[in-house]
Amino acid sequence: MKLTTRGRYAVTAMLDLAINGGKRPVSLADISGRQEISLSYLEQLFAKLRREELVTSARGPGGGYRLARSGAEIFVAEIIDAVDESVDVTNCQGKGNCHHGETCLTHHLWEDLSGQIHDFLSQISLGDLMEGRGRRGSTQQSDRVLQTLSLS
Amino acid sequence: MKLTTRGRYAVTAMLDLAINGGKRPVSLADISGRQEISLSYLEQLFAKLRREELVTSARGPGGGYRLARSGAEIFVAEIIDAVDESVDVTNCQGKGNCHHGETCLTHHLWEDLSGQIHDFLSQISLGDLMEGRGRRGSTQQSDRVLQTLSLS
DNA sequence: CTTATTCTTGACTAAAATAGTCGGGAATAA
DNA sequence: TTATTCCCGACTATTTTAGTCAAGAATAAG
Repeated sequence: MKLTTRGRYAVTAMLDLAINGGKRPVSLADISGRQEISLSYLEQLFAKLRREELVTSARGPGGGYRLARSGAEIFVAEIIDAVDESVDVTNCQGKGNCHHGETCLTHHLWEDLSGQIHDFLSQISLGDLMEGRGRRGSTQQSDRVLQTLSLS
Repeated sequence: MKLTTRGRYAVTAMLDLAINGGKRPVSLADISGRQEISLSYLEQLFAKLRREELVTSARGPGGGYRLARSGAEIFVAEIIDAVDESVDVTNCQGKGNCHHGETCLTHHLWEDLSGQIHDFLSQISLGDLMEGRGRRGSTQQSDRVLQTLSLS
């Protein structure tokens, strides 16, 4: 899991789509104007978002992009995964040719952490962000416990 | 909050230090050999880690670096913050000269999310990673609730 | 049918960040 | 005294990011 400005642009653009996309699709030109991201760069990002079926497109006048699902069903991790193809972290790629025990250990630990960040971002939907709570399935009970854990 | 390979290197190196650092300090040459990170690059990273008082140094033969505190008291977010100076996300930097309402809104939402990721990584210590659990203060009760929330 | 609009694609480029190199220096344990 | 190690700054190669440009296909609207 990486978290770069590219991923931020993608999440921002998808948020714009979630906010401004009602009945009619939203054109990239609109998003470009509002979010101050170059049109061509958005085109590159949305090509990937479309390939991963996070958005649907419509050509022609009045065309543009729509979320493929409701904002409540699109999670931040999906967006970042779509535009930021993950890199190989380990040197040995599980091929077992890594003879440095410590190296394998720390890489494994990093992968654990990376997985946890990914899980975390898989909990947060565009809908959650728009509603001002960052986590899905938030309830009074869970909020209380999470607060106890200083997690909220 | 950004999460790049630089941050990964830093966390990896700190983990190496936590694992291999006992009574004696650990030299960067050792870390470089084990983790396959160039020595000079490590020097740059550790200069920042030292400035943020996450490690202490000792010169001369047998010298090297130590964790400034116990692994249980050093959190992943601190390490990443130390080496990855955060960039300004907003266009208006709170100067109020951003007249695009939607722009401000999405930026604000991104900052919220970014803050949550930061909080999350502030919960995870080097010690936690070494002990195989990624979160501090894990208890039976909290585990049960977190599981209910699919957070574990 | 024509036209303006919008997505679609690929090649190219400029700028920035990343990762690494190099060389000299200072502290210090052996 | 010497080898080891941190310390520091300048420099450079590589990669990634972000953006440009140009041609083309689909399509709604007039």
